[in-house]
Amino acid sequence: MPKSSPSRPTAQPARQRRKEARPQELLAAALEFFVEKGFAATRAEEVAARAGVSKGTLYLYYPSKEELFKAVVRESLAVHIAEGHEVVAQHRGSVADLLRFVMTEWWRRVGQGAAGGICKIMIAEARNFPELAQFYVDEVIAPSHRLLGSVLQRGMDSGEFRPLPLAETVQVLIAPVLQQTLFLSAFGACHMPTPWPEPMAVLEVQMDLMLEGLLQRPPSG
Amino acid sequence: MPKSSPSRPTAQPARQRRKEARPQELLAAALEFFVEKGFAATRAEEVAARAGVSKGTLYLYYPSKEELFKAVVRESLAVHIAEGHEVVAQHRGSVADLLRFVMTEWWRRVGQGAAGGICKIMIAEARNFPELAQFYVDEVIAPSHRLLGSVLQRGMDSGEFRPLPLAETVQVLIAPVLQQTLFLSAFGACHMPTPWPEPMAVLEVQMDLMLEGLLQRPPSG
Amino acid sequence: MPKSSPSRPTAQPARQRRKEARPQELLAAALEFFVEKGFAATRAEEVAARAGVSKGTLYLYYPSKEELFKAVVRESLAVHIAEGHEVVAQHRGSVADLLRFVMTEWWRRVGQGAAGGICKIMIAEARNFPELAQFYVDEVIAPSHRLLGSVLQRGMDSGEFRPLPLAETVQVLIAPVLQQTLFLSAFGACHMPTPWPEPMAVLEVQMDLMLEGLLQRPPSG
Amino acid sequence: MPKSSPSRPTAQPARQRRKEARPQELLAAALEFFVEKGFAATRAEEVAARAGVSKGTLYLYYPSKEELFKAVVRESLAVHIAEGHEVVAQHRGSVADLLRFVMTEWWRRVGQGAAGGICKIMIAEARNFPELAQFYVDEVIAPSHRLLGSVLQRGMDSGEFRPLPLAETVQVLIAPVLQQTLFLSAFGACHMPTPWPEPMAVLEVQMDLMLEGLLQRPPSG
DNA sequence: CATGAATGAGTGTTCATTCAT
DNA sequence: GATGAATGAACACTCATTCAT
Repeated sequence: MPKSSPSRPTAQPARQRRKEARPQELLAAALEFFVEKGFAATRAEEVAARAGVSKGTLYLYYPSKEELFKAVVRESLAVHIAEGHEVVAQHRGSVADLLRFVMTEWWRRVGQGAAGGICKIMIAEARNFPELAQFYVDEVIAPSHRLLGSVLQRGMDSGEFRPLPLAETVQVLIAPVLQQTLFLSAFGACHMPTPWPEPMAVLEVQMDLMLEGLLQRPPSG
Repeated sequence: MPKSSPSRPTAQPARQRRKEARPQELLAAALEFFVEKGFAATRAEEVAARAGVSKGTLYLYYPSKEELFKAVVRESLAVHIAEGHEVVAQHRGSVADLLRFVMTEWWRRVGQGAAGGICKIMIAEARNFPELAQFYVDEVIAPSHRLLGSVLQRGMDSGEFRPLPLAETVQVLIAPVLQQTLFLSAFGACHMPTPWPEPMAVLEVQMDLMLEGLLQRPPSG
Repeated sequence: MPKSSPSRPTAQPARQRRKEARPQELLAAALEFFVEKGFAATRAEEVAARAGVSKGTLYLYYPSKEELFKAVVRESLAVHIAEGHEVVAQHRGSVADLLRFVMTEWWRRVGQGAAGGICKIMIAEARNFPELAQFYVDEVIAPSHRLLGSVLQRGMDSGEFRPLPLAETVQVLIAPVLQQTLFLSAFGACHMPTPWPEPMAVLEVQMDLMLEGLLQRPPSG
Repeated sequence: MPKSSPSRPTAQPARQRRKEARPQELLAAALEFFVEKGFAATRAEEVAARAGVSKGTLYLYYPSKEELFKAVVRESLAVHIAEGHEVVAQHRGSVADLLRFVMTEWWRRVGQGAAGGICKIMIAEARNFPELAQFYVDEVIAPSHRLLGSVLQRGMDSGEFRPLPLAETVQVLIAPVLQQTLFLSAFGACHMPTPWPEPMAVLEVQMDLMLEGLLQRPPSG
């Protein structure tokens, strides 16, 4: 084989390496396009092209565009939620701090990046792909709610938080950070009369509001 | 000819009556389909069919699918926001009550109905239809933010609310009710391990939380 | 009828006058559009609109777009050819002058105006509307050839022109003026590296060329 | 499976062979339809069908109907004009002979065949497709005029032709052969009271006429 | 394994023509 | 007569998926 195999820093032949890396490359390419253009508007060919393979090869790894999307959902969100559970289990100290940490961490890892766009996609396509929607509910939404619910519960148990209905409060807590994710992904490029506020500033106001409330409080002395 | 002759010499000329009702019928049909299937996936022909007319007739009233969508947005959302400004202007009494009223009213009129689905659509399709996105920002998002911003400002001016950054707080306030709208429209039909909380209950918790805060407060006596 | 009838300079009521003028107005409007956009691309509605009537009214006078076109062809070209025959019959003097006159007159009346565009249309649509094509051959092409043929014949009979095959020479004579008509109508708006020559200048060159070749030359000894 | 299996293990891989031949087949089919029905009235699907492929395949090779048309123009006309320039450059001998040759050759290769129909199409559709019209002016009309202009200039420079305005004379020269092309393509199938003259006879008369007019006459004393 | 040529169903939009009023 | 609301067939172009090589 005189044809010099391109860049082979390990013992493994390059072609072999590529073959094993294919699913990851395809997933990464798919994530980008799905977030940018949505599920229906993403063309199989451009995903393949960005991953450096041909259209046919994509179908060798994922039998349909829908299955490809499911794989992306699995890869981009479940991991972070699982890690969240570990963090919560190991935390010592104020629950308010834990809540702050969990939420800013979610924003850092998911919300502000490409993975955040997946949330947008799912909301959009849920009704057209009910099976996908159920999968997303089971693998992403329910675990997230369990995670935040456990934090809240701990705060109420310790007396740090006042008693509140769990499920409803979780919704209220999740909403702002999710909204930032959604709006950034959807309208980030649009001109606003009043400029969009910084997502991190919104998060801080939210934590402030949530913890302290909106009302002016009489000096408690 | 036993087939009931379509000519109907009654008081109301049928053709005329239809002509005046057409825009409303088309808008109603379009709203249903847009919410159910999204903008891109909705076919002009099925909208026309549900309104009981042919494809060509739809284009007699709206020059393109985009214009049809804009008309739906105006009819379903912009109207309510305009009314909201009037309500706010005329309100006398506690700003906390006004805030409560504005938000529950929005949920009653928009969030829980089909119109709420429009928000979902826009988030989903914004990046694929930038002109539509800008229209939505100008006609819905910006006015909504102005509306809530004016309420907040009034509360802070009167000393009823503590001082907070306006734009960011508006985001935090809007998020939960919007999230209920989005999730209902997207995942309403999905099974959840823990049942979805009632949206109205979530709204109440939100108002409670927002106004009072999460933290247990030392008895101020 | 107290409604003041608009501008009634004669005894005839205005509505009556309009009714009688309708065909002419429709024909004039149709000519403009057919020349500008061709037969297929001309919309029945815009013809009606320019004539100041509704779409339905057009079909009251002409049962189809094709019949409308035939009427336009009749009105715009046949008249001038018939007049040409009269002019030729009454002419006294040199045949070269007659030829010059016939051709410049055709350019003045037909070639440079809207009617000239009809020639373009016919050439374009002939194969799609064979019946129209035959009509045009019978009513326009054949009479034109007879007209020029008679002029040539007279010139050859009188010894002013040298003998040449009639039909072929007629083709050669007609071609340049027709080409000017066609090109003006088709490419008049296009940019040319070398500017289009003035049609009248081309006609003069043609007559110069043709006559220098056509004239019997006296033995110059 | 008695149905002869489509796999054909012969020497030439069928798929490959087709792929290379496709553009030519599509161009040939397109030329036929464009000439027969015009640009606007030709349907992409029927072109594909005549070339033995599906609609989608056509768009694999040409991104739009306009581009397909441009390709046909290039293939059918531009090539011959380019060759004409070479012929002119290499010619030795009388310019009258060269003129004769150029014009009869154009008739042989273009005018009498399907390619001639393209001229008809362009005249017809120019105003509805301005970009196409400009392309045609740049690629066909202007080069043709340059070609004939250079021949004329050479004749005038050498004293073989008498001095005449270049651009105008070119128009006069082109017109008859172009008219034959146009009429053949448009009315070829129509019955004429006096039969259409033979195009080649017309060409000969034209050359006779033109040259008797063009040639500098030796003082006949 | 990998390719990419080929497919054909699918959709927004236009417009000649009809007909109830 | 005149209107204009309604129709529905028509067409360019796209893209997920297949399969011969």
